Amino acid sequence: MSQISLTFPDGNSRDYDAGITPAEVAASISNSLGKKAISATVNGAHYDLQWPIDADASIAIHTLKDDEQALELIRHDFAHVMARAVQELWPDVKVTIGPVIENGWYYDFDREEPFTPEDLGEIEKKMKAIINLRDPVRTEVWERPRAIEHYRGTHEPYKIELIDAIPGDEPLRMYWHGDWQDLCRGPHLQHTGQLPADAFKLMSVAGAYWRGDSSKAMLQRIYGVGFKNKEDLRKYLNMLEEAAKRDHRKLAKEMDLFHMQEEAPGQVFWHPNGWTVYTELQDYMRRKQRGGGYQEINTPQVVDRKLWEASGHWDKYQHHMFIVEVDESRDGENDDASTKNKDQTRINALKPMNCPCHVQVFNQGLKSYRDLPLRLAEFGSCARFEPSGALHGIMRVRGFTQDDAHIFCTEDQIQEECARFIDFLADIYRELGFPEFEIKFATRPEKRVGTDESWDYVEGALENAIKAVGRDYTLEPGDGAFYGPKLDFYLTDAIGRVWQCGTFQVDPNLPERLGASFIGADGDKHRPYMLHRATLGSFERFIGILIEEHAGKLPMWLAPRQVVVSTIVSEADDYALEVVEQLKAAGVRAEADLRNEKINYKVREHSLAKVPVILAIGHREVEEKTVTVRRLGEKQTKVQSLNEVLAILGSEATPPDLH
RNA sequence: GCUGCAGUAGCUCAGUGGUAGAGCACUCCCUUGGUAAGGGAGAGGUCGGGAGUUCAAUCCUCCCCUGCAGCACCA
Repeated sequence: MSQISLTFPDGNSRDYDAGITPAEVAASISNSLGKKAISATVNGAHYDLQWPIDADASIAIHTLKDDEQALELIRHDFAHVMARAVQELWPDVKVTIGPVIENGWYYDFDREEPFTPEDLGEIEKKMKAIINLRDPVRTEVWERPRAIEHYRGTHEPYKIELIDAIPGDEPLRMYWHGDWQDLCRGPHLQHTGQLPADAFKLMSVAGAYWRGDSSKAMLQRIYGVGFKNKEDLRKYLNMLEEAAKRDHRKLAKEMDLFHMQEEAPGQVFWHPNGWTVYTELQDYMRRKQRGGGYQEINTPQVVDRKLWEASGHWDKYQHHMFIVEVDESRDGENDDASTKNKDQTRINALKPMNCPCHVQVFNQGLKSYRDLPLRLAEFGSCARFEPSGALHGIMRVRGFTQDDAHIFCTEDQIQEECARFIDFLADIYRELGFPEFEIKFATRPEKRVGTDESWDYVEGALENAIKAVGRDYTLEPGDGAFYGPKLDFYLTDAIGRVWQCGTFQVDPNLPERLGASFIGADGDKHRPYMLHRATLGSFERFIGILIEEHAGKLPMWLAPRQVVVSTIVSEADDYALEVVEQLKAAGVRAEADLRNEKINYKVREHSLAKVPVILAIGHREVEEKTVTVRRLGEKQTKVQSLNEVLAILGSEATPPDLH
C-alpha cells in the first residue's frame, strides 16, 4: 500500500492510502469528489497530473487486483448499483443504508412486500444492465437544507434521518450514478462500467431493524457478495459449499453424535458417539484443572429465587431464566399441576450460571487469607431461556455445561491469577489444536460501580498479566461488565471463522452482594475478589467448534469410534475379535465388523461415519498375524504387524496431555 | 422475540383437493466378496399439532409448535 497525497486547484490537498496506481487513484478520487487533482505525491515522489487521465475501465479493474481498498470500492459501488436497480424496478421503495461488509455488501430497503428469490434474479439482471451503461459517478457537496429539501421531494425519509445524524460541520456529499442519487461518504469508482458484471451475486433476503433498533419496524435487507473477478466469486461460493459440508448439525447426523427434538428445544440428546467425545473432553479438562490447582465441586440445578434475588439475577436476568414453581403441599396423589396451592408454592429457577452457588460453597466455614487464592471449578450445567431465534445447533443452546471456575483471591493476587490463567488456557488451546488465539481486553464502561482508583488498579493488573506472559491484546474500551474489566479469548477455526470461547472477569460485586469474606493477616474481615473464568466456554459449543474445525475428522483421541476391524471373509472372524480385544487392552476404542458384506461396503460405511482407522482382515492377515491399515481420507493401505499397530494406535488414542 | 422460508418413512427428498412415492437405511433370503454401495424379497407414514372452508384437506385459510437464513439478543 502506498500513501498518496492529492493537491487540488483550490490549494487544498488530501491524503489517501492506496495500493493501485497513482493515476487511477487520482482519477477515481478526483471524479468522486467532482474536482480534478493537478498533482499527486506518492511515497514522497511528486507527479503532475495531465487530464484526461488514461484510466480505461478494464485496465483500472485489472490493476485493482489484490487491493483490499479497491475491493471495498467495488463493493460499495455494487451496493449503490443494487439500490438503483431496486428503485428502477420498484420506484416506491425507500432506500436507507447500504454498507460494505465482509465479502460484499447489503442494502436495507423499506418496502411492504418482502423480496422473493425471483426478485433477486430480476435485480441482478437490472444491475448488469446498469453496469453496461457505464454511467459516470459524480458528486456534489450540498448544504444541509438543500439536501433535506431534495429528499423531501423524492420522499426518502430515512435519508433525512441520516442527515440529521451527521455532525453539523461535515460536508454532505451527494452522489450520482447516472441519474440515480444517493447520500454517501464515498469515494466511488469513476463509472458503473468499472464494476465486474460477472463477479457478483445477490445471496439472500432478510429482515433487519432500522439502525439495529428492535423497537422499530423491520426493513428488507438484500445481501450481495462481490469480487474483482469471476474466479474469486467462484472460489468464494466454493468455500461456502465447503463450510456447509462441515456444518456440525449435518455431521452430527452422519456420525450419530446427538439429536435435538421439539419437546426440548435448544437442548441436546447426546448419543453414545457424541457422549464419548464429550466425556473424553471432560476427562481431559478434569485432569488439566487438577494440575492447575483447581478443586472440583458440584452445585444444585434448582435454586430458590431468594438466592437469585440476593445475587441480583432475579432483577436483571429473570427473562432469561427457567422458572420452576413447586407446590410443596402436594401429597403425591394429586398430579394435576393446575391446582397448585398458591400459599405453599415455592418459586425456584434453574441456575443460568454457577457463580452464586460457588459463593455459597466459599461462604461455608470461616476462610482465612491463607486459603486464598481458592480456585473452585465445576462442570456446571446451566439453563438459559435464550430467544428462540438465537438457537443454533449445539453452538447456542438453552441447556449447556460450562467448564466454569471461580477464583476467590485478594486484590494483589489478581495479576498473578490472570497470568496463570492465560498460560493455562494457552496450553489447552494448543493441545486441542488451536495454537493461535486472540485476547480482547474490555475495560470500564460508562455505567459502572466502584471508584476510578480501583478500576485503574484492576485494569492495570490485567494488562500487566497479559504482558507478563508475553501476549498481545486488542483493547475494547467500555465493553467491560459494570463491576469489572474482562478478557475474552477468541480462536480462529480452519476456515477462518472466529469463536469466543474463554473468558476471564474480575468481580468485586458478587462477593459483596452475597456477603463473602475472609479473615486477613490483620485479623479483620475482608472482601475477596471473585474471578470468573472459563476456558472452553461450554462443552456443547466447543464440541460444535471441534466438529466444524475438523470437518468431522476428529483427532484420534477424541474420535468416538477409533478403529473398526473389518473382516473380508468369515474365516477371519476369530482373529478379528482377538485383534479387537488387544486394541481395547491397549486403550483403543475398537469394534469388530463381522457382517456378511463386501469390504468395499464396509470401507464406505465407516468412512462416511468418519472412523479414523479401518483394519481389514482376510486370509492373508490371519496367516501372517498382520492387519491392513486404512486411514480415513487415504486411499493407500498398509500391511503392518499386529504388535506394531497396537503400539501406534495405542499411542494415537492417548489424549495429548498424557503423552 | 422480529422478518422471510420450511416441516411428507430412520435419513435425503419427490408429489397430489379424492387419506401417498423414490433412493439409502432397516428385516429376511441368496452371495465369502481384498479397500467408498453384490443381488432379491419384505416391512415401514394420523404427510409437525389444532381449528376452519369443502361432499372430501397432506394439499386451501387461520392459530400454534419446531427448524433454517438474517436481524436483535448473548447482564
